[in-house]
Amino acid sequence: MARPLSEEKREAILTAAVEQVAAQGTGAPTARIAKQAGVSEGTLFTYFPTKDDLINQLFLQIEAELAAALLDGYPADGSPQDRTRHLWNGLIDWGAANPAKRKAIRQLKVSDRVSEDSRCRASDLFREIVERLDGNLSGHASSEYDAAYISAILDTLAETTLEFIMRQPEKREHYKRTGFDTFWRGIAP
Amino acid sequence: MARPLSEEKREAILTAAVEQVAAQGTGAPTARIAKQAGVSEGTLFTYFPTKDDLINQLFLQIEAELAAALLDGYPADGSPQDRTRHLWNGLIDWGAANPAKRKAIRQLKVSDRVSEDSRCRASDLFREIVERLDGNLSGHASSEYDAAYISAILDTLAETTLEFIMRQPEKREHYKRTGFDTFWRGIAP
Amino acid sequence: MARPLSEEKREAILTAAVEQVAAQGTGAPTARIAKQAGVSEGTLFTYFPTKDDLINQLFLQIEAELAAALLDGYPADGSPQDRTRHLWNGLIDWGAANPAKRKAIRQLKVSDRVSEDSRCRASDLFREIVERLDGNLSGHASSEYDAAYISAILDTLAETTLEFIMRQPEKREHYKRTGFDTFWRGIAP
Amino acid sequence: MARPLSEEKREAILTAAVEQVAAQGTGAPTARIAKQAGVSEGTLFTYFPTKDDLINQLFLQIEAELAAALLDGYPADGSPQDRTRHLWNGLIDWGAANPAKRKAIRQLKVSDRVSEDSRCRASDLFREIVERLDGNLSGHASSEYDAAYISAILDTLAETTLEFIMRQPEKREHYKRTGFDTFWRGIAP
DNA sequence: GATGAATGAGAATTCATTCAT
DNA sequence: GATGAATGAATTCTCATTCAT
Repeated sequence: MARPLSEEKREAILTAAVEQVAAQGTGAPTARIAKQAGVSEGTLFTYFPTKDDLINQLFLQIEAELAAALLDGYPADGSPQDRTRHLWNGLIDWGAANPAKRKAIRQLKVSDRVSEDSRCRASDLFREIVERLDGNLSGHASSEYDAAYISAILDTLAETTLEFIMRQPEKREHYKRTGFDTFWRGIAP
Repeated sequence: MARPLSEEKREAILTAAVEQVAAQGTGAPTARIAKQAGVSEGTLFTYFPTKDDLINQLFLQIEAELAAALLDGYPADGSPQDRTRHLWNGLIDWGAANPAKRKAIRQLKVSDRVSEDSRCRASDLFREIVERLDGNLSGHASSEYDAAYISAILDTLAETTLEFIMRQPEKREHYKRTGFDTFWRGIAP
Repeated sequence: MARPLSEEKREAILTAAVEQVAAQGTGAPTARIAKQAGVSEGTLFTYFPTKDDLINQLFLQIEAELAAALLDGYPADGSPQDRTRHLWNGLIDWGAANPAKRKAIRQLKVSDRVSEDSRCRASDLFREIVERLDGNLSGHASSEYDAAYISAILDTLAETTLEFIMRQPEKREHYKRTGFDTFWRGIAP
Repeated sequence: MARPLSEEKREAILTAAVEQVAAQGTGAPTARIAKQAGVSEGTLFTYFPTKDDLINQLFLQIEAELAAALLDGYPADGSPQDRTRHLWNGLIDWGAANPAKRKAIRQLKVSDRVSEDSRCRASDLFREIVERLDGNLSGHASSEYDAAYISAILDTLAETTLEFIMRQPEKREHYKRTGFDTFWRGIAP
């Protein structure tokens, strides 16, 4: 019986890919990713048949991790603002804790190596979150907004806020609070 | 005294680069850019000594064009909101009119081929705009905000809004208005 | 554990490089060298990371081979003249037997792709020979000579003599003898 | 009536070629030679239709200059040794005074861009010198030598001697004398 | 399954030469 | 004649992928 694929190696490769893609974009050579993962160039291709597969799985894995982080500890019975702030805090805290993944995702989002299919799957991963967000805001937000737009605004404000936090970590709480307030006020009628 | 360098060809190369970089990122081959520009591979290198030069000049040219577009027709004696809305409209209208340039800029902003120096120069190009924006908002925005953060928010909201406009062009005015309102309400105390 | 680097291939590449460099100088294309060696262009670069590495290793390998040839069978207990003549014969015989290597070395010695470091290493390879030569001649040569100059003379006379031998192989023994006599008489007081 | 070719420009190109070929070998780009000569890239090709022409004319011009230098002030009525020493001194003094030309010639002699025809013409330029040298030595040199071999030895010893002089200019007279003595004693019966 | 050497299709540049000005 | 932009073939080197070990 053949040796089974090792989940450990798969993770090592994806972890290495995060850093290489964060640093160099999707042009990062597979050889370098393999080296940093501590596996041989050939082994990488037994876990990911092509570089595009690696790139797409990397994208999906990071998106899934972020989605899970946002839902983790979600205060189902908090106030709408509390629940919304929980998502906001999730975006900020996960982003601040995972700068390489954030940078990698930025690269992946503009890369033509990430397929349309992968983008749809990533969207699906956030479907539940978008729905909860929409529910939270039904009594607060202006009726001008659709769910997709409002969640895109939350996301992009968090991304921008994170950039300022990374540059001035001592102002983390300031930007975190101000960013959320901007959102909360912004969407009100 | 020989053929002079042709501004026309330079522009053709940059125009081709916009499209190729928009589609494939900064990994787009110089050969393909040259071909699309209708010049030989060698000619590309008489106008831009290295690919990095081409990439950086492309970045700066697009940024300069956008900055100019924002200031064009700026209503110096309008109300603060009018003046701010002018900048917002500039971002939306230029972005909607120049989708390839917008996509290229997104690629360029995450590419390590764009030097720190180029990023500083680009920042300089927007210095005046950031200052005007800051001035406009002194009576309206919460004192929590610094000029850089507030202009980053304007920019990122415009970017997100443009994505929705591109996907649903019939809702252009709706998103354009809603996006600005989000900003204007969001930054108020 | 994968294919090991093949010494055979390395040698094939160096052998091909000898001939191409002999014929065209260090400007010989790596593609041509690879082709003659019967390996792909890519393979050449797994054995020699850059063309300069190939050139420098080629230089050192030929020099090492020549140095070894000169010491091979060295008559440690022969007379000074016998020992000196052994070195002379080594230069002539190795050169006559390896015309491509001789030509390649001539190219390499004037090429700026051979680093100062490689030249020093090559010098080291001949240090022992120069010392032996100097010892042999202490009772014979004029005190005007330093060891470096005297060995340079031996070398250059051998090189010149080889040219005549290659053009008129039937006079090999004549030139070989005459060349050595020129040296032996020339350095005497 | 068309402007005539300017001898001045031709010389400037050849002078620039000397230095570039000395420094980089015959691979030196024509563009760089033209630039150093203060003419345009195109102009170089109105004076020398191809790079090979330039290379070959460069070779012949330097060889002609050296041959002329050797005959200059030749003491037709001196003793054989004096006349021979005059040639020797010519080689040494011209070489010491023209290091770039010497280096260029070394490159040219091993380049396959110098045609067989050019090599023959160069040989012709030295025919008279070889004959004079041969005549000078008829009463001194061993009958083992042919004229070509003996002049090759004189030349190669001078070349080697020059290398030592260039590295230790303060020992110029020492090496100049010792080198000639080596030759003179060496060829005696 | 793991390894890393082998491969060859590109990639960015360079350069001799041509030719419009 | 002088200029230098235009050209495209050639050059060195990279890299995703395959496959012998």
